[in-house]
This record gives sequence, C-alpha cells and structure tokens, in this order.
Amino acid sequence: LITHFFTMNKKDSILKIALELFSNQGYENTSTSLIAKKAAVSEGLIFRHFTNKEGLLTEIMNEGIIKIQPFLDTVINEKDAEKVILKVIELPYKIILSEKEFWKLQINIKSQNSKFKKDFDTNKYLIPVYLKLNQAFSDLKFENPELETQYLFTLLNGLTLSLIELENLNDAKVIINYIQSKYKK
Amino acid sequence: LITHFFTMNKKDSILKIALELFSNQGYENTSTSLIAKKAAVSEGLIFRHFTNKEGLLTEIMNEGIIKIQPFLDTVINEKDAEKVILKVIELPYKIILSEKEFWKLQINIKSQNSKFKKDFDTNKYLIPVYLKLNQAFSDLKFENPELETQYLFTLLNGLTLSLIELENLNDAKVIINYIQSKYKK
DNA sequence: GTCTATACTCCGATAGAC
DNA sequence: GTCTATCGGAGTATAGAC
Repeated sequence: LITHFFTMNKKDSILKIALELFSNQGYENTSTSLIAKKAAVSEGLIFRHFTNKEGLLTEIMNEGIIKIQPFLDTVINEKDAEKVILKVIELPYKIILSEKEFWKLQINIKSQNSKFKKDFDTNKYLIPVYLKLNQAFSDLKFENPELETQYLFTLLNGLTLSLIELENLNDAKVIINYIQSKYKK
Repeated sequence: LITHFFTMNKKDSILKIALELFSNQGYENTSTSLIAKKAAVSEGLIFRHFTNKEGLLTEIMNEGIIKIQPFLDTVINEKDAEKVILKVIELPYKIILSEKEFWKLQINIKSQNSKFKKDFDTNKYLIPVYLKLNQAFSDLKFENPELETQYLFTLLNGLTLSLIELENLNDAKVIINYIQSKYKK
C-alpha cells in the first residue's frame, strides 16, 4: 500500500514524540505514559520496542549522532584552511537548523551529572573537527593555534546556546557573519 | 550558646545540601528524602520551612542571585571603558569560583523548558552589565559596539560552560588572559 | 504514614499481510 | 491459517511528595 511511504510506523512515532518531549521537558520529567498518549500508541508498545525507558533514550541519541555526522564531515573533508574555519563557524547553525531537538537534549544531558553523561558524550565526535581546526590555524600561521582553537570552540559553544533559545534562526546570521569576518583577511 | 556561630542551623543545612544535590543531579532527579538524609534532618522539616519542594528551589535561587550581585556591581561601578571590558571577561571565572553550584543549577534550569524557566530567569540581572559593556565599546569607538557586545557575551557564555566542567579553575586562566589580550591595545 | 505517579509486566483480542 | 504488530487494560512494585 502506498500509505507505507507516508505514514510513519509506530516505532518512529514513538522516537519522534519522545525526542520532542525529552528535549523540552527533560528525560526524567517525561513519563512513558505521556509519550504513549501523544504518539497515539499503547504504552506497552514502548517497552516492546525499546525494552525500557533508557533504551528509548539510547536509540534517540544514536539516531541523532548519525544525523549530525554529515555536517561534521563537510568540515573534515574541506581542504582549504580558511574555509575550514568559516565552515566550523557555521556548524552550530546548520546542526541546530536540522537537529535542534536532538542537540538540545544532548546539552541537557551534558549539563547534568547523570549516569548518561558518559554514555552519551558527544564531545568525542567533535574531536576530529577540533583537530582539523587546529591544523587550519597552524597552516595559516596563527601565533598560538592551540589557544585560538580553544577560543573559537568556546565561542561556538556559546553560540550554540544562543541558537537553541532562538525561535527564528535567521536572527543569528548577523552574528555568525560577524564571527566569520574576524577570520577573513 | 557559642555553637550558634559555628553550627549551621537546620534550615541553612537544608539549603546547602539541596543546592549541592540539585546542581549535580538536577532538581527533578533529587528526592526530598535524600536531601533530608544528607542534611541530617527529618524530611518533614523541609516542608515546614519551605512549604514544598518548589519553595526550596525558589529560596535557593533567590539566595544565589543575592550572592552574585556584588560581582556584577564591580563591573557596573567601573569608570574606565577598557577596564570594564577586562572585568567583564573575568566575571564567569569569579562567579564560578565563588558560586559554582548555584550557577550550574541556573544553567541547568535554563536549558529546560520547565515551568521554572521564567520564574528564575537570571538574564535580567545581566542586562546592566550588557549595557555597560555596550557603552564601553562605544566609548572606545568600536565600529559596531552592539555586535561586539553580543559577540563577547556569546563567548563568555561558552566560557562559563567550560568553567563549570573544570575541576581546577586555574586551568582556565590561560584562555581568559588570551581573551583579554584581544581587547588590550 | 498516606496517596499518587510511574516504570514495567502480562495477556487475551484484533486486524492485516502473506 | 499463521504470523506479526498492535491494542487495551488489569496489575505490580516502588519511589517520591507531602
């Protein structure tokens, strides 16, 4: 039946709704019964698919990582040093434009010393980007590439926080251009 | 009795322990029974003093704001424009050195769309600092003072996140100096 | 101590795909 | 006619606010 292509299956509905709720109200503060209700499925189905609530979170996080990887890859695969820098600066915008809820959830988990903190540490996926950026600053003969990399990463962490607050991401383009302008010669 | 001066009263014990637990494990994830146990008081005392769990959080937040206000004031009262900038850059360090747990809790709450988000919005206390910084950049003839203010605030938000992760705050001095050096002529 | 919410279990019934 | 996905609801155990 053609509707297969248009109707989300129930497992995906659960994942979608759970991500939405977890990222907005927090994992602990979201009950499985609410997820079931909003996803219009029986509560038991959640446990059939994901074993337990934590399993649901795990699958959400794994899916999220997979979805942001292509954005990271565009930086990793860039050859020109200056373009590496400019692309890194656009990363927060692009990731949040596409995967806002996931990224919000990820920050949420990171900001708490929960048992999940180590399981779902997304920092490791950013290491290649960090190294690439460091190399770019070296290539461009910055006086202290390591410090400049740290500096820019710190700035982009702050930018990410701001972007998550925004309803209209376009409002952020001015500051993103401003940041980029500081690295253009 | 002299011990009054040395022994914390029970209400303050509760506040201290609750702040510690809330900031490390999250508000939702901390039970009143655990707070009582760690503070070595009966659980009922929490409700006698604070009505309910939310009342406890409210008092913690109000106390925290009062404690950070002096740090903000040192910026507000600074006359020299360049010193305003340098002092603002040191704010995250100073606040976290003194009130790490409170500031961590505050970020935690901010990162969730909880009902508390609006009640405990600390942004409003930073507005005078923002305006002061904006004025400083104007005085120093920056091309775009408003954007530069936004830029620096974004950077400092990112710095704050990093500081919260650190066990040894001294490790951050290098990057703080580096940020400051960009604004020294 | 009380009462409610919540994670999780179990199972009989149903409907559709093959 | 069987298999798979799902429903719906009864039920348990436990934790947590008060």
